[in-house]
Amino acid sequence: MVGTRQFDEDALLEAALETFWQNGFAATSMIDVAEATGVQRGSLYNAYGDKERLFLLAFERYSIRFLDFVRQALVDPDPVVALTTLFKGVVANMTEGAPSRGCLTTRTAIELPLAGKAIEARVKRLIEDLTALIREALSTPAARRQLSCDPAMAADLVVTFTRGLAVMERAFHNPQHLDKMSKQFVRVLLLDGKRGR
Amino acid sequence: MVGTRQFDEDALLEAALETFWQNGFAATSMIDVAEATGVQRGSLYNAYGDKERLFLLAFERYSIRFLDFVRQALVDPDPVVALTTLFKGVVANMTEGAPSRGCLTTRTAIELPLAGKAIEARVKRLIEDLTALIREALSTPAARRQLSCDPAMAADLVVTFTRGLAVMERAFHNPQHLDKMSKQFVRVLLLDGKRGR
DNA sequence: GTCAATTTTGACAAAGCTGTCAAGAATAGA
DNA sequence: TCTATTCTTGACAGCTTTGTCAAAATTGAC
Repeated sequence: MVGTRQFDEDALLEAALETFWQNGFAATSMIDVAEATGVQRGSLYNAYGDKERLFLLAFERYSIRFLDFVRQALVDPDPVVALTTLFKGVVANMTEGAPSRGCLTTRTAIELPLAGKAIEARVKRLIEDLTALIREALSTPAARRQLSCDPAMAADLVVTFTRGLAVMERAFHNPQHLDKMSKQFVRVLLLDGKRGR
Repeated sequence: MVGTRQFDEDALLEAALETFWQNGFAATSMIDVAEATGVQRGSLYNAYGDKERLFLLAFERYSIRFLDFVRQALVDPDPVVALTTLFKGVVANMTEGAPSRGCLTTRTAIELPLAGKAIEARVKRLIEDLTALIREALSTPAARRQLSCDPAMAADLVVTFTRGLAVMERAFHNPQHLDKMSKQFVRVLLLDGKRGR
């Protein structure tokens, strides 16, 4: 290899992800990314071709990291504990930063028709993967016993509700309220022995 | 009054609303609005000053219409019927059009930090008004008896879940699935006599 | 019919964006 | 040390956008 890349690709994608996360795909310009990373715009185009390709690479890191967290959160065999941990993490994920950065999945999903086919496919896949993980975690006998519906539907409800939380975060910036709603949602979804008596 | 306005303001705001609804605030240009309405860009600036003011007027119509529908949907004293009607309407609202236009509230909420203070305040108010209507409807004795939590929290959950539906609509364009999830959500939120035995 | 206020029109300036490109700089390998 | 390849740099073209403005057109009121 002659003419070695001058920048640290790992750091670049990290900074790019942060920028896209803060502003969304459409509202982030290559100038923004260049400033955030310290890498010239021309170099970015040389290395990645266009904004979409760069976004997809950043989103890839985000996806892997997010799903890793979800897997970890769902290890507890008690579905109430598992879902509570999951929601706590999801809320933390979207309320971190100042100003809070929100949820990149949700933001990108909303931008979807205009963001292009490749990004659409990637976002869909992330949501599907997320749903699959939750469905799996809710498919244990212990979980089935407490669930008020079948695991697949329950997983869909959880995913949909987390997307709703992301929207409410944008409007009201109130992590406590998001946590409170999450707790209640889990309680409603899982009849945890306190109901049905 | 001398020099009368040449265009029908009612029709203009209607077309502007449709355009903003289809593309969102940021992605809609004044050129788009001009083309959709047949009114020259200069006239729009003369009449409304800037894009934000025009958007707020269009959003105002949208808000009034949406809340009117919600009020109507919630008249039924049976909370299950009321919420089912509400969800059916909300899903229809976001899946209409080709391509489907999605939910303007949700889209605008996601764009929020960048859309400006005035729009932020307006969107917040709409969500609060929506929440208040649902809370009221769920505060009847009949509803309280079936609810698995207090009416205020239940209303928050409903609103948040509808926002989640809007996000899922963008990603998967599947009205049937949205309806199915809505039904299950209502069933879970309201122990309708079939649970707890 | 005339006038004065208002709207319409089309051009304009200023800014921001994406993507391209040629010239210069850097470097691994011979 | 030399060279071929790759990366970097800064300028550029082309496009889109917002908002402004002066001149022309319109029209209600007198």
